Amino acid sequence: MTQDTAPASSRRESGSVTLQDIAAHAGVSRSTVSLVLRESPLVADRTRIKVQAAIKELGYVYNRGAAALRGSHTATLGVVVYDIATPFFGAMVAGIDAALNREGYVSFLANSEDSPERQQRFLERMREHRVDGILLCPAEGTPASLIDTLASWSLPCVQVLRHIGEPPFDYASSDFARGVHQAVGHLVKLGHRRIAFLGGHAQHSATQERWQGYSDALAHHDLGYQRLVRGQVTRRAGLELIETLMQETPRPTAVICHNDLMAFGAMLGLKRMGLTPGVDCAVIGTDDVEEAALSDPALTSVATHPYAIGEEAARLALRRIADPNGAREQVVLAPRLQIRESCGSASQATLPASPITSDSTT
Amino acid sequence: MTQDTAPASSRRESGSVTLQDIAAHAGVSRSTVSLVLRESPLVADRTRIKVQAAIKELGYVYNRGAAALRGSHTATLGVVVYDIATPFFGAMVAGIDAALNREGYVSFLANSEDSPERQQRFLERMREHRVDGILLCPAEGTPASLIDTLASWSLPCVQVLRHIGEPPFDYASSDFARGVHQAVGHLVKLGHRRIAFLGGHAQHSATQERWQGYSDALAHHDLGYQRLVRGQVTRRAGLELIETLMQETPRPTAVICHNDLMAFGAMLGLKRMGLTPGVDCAVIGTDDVEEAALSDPALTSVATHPYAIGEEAARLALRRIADPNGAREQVVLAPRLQIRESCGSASQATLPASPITSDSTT
DNA sequence: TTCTAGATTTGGATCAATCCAAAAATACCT
DNA sequence: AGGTATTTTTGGATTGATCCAAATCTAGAA
Repeated sequence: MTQDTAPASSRRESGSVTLQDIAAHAGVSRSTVSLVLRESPLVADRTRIKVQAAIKELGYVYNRGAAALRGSHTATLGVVVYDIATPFFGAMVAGIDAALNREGYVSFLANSEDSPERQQRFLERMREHRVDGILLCPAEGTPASLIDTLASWSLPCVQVLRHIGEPPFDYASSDFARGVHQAVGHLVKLGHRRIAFLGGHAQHSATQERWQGYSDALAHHDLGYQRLVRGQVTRRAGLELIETLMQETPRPTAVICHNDLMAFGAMLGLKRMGLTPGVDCAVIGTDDVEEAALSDPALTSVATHPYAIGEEAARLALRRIADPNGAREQVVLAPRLQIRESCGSASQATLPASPITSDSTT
Repeated sequence: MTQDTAPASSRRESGSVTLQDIAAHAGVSRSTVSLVLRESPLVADRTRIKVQAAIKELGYVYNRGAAALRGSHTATLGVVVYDIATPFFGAMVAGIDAALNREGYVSFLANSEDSPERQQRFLERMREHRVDGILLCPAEGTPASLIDTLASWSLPCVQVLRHIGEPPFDYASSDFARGVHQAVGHLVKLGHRRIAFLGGHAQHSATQERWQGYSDALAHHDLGYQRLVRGQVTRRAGLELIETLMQETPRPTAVICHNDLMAFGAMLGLKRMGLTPGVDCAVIGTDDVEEAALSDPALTSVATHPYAIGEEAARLALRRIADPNGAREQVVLAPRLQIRESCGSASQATLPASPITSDSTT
């Protein structure tokens, strides 16, 4: 009989095998089988073995839906991001996935495309599916009340990257303000005095924290020049914004970008203007996506560790599910400045670029 | 009373409202409410309205888990990809998400990281969750028998991008062979005679189809030079492989890459060697990710439309779920060559690059 | 008014698990 | 052997919806 490789697929059409069937086959009750399945210490070894054999022999498949109906959790989580097509989110979702899988959880994914309506529809669907919790990167324009709504649904929610509503809330992210601060500090050390910031124009905490970090750092280093340009946080916007920026007088000698995509765009823009990134203008990005090390020139970037943020967010969600009334937590990872060629500190001489930044202080 | 904005949240702690409660409130039976919920034409307008009012007033939340237990489907799908961190997959998942959402479906996402074991664990979990179907980009090394296993589980499965097992199967992808063919054709038209291919080293259909397209195209154009280099399909591999390739004699005058990531790496490699992509060596990528238009130089690429593939795959899956025994379908989208500067045909003079490729035919 | 076809509505069984209180089996002490 | 304590096992109720066959209601015809 071939029933080891394909466990008794001949059982019955495909009309699933139930606990009852196993119970009958093993000569015990439904309840006992259930206990074995859930690895309860109540059941005697001899019985456990007998039941496990029956389970294997009949090719039983646990029905999580039925279990969820009677029990209290579904082992599922809803994950909402606003732009899955971005390498940053890809890495973050990979981190979430890895951490959840380890705990036997599985996640629904939705891409809100920054539409609060789509986000809302998805959340309602998640409620109908009785997910145990939500990992939410709130779409732009999400009303702060959403957090209360979720709370009134008694659906645990961990905010990621961006946050809305009033503290305390569960939150996992990177310390964006500190990241910008580090970037400014490094540029100052290299002699820069006119440092611009290419930022997002939206109302997010993630955007505002960077602005804050920027202006605080300028004040801290006593820099008079302050120039914050806003736009989409895309490659194309970086390309376009740098152009206007470099036509101003005085022009900045360095620019820090909201994310790496903008930074790549900015570097491309500089090149199109006949300027050399890292020589005529230093460029620093944020996120340190994989591509940063392999761009031309290699991009100096504030590493925000998306994979780790994903893992932390997932862990936090599981903690909150286990203890819904526990104290809210904020896991804010420290960023790390990854220095490469684009800010002119040319540690590796891979490109024929002059080692020291050209800058002209007032 | 504030019960319009927050629909009667005072109903009962949060011990959910059931069909029974609504039935009682509206003075009808459980069954009738169920019919209203499912928009059955059987129920009279007057009753429908009465019930809908009760639903709204009590703040009822449909319990899909309970429905799935008795009914026949769960309105969920499992999606397995092998590298979500890549922009290509990001776009594809976005397409899947959009198409599914339109039909009220929701999807579990798993990132196999090309591990057949992780993939297997996820699929088993999906079975326990009773998903209606699977969208599978098979991990490298997946045994062909997996398709039969899924069939024996009577779990509809649409393969995406890669395929394993024997036809007929459901499959959504791009015509990779044709894409490479187009690329070769274009290069030949520009005068190239020594065209190399930077490909993946894995055992996928997606890799092999490209090789096939490459050698067929060479034969078709009567080119004697054939050089296929294999490696990982990453930016770094592209960077490294181009280096060895350009040190050979004779060296190719053009190179086609398995995907855009490799192409970006190859262009960077050329630059690091002091060569100019599009002048000293033409480069063509595959996929036409967003970044292709904004690289330096802009990358000529075979557009494979990941978003559209995602949508098609989702649609196909829904069709198969609706009709499990219908004829298997293959949706293979035609790629389109997107011509930009990296192959030297410099249509836009944004860069100070010489317009015509330098090539020396035998 | 009675009958009947057609349109609505309904209660009971069912889906596959978990919970719980009580029963049965076993072990431990005099 | 008898009685208590402890460990295992169990049947019945429960979860919240759907299916289905039968019951009820309505309107039009005779």
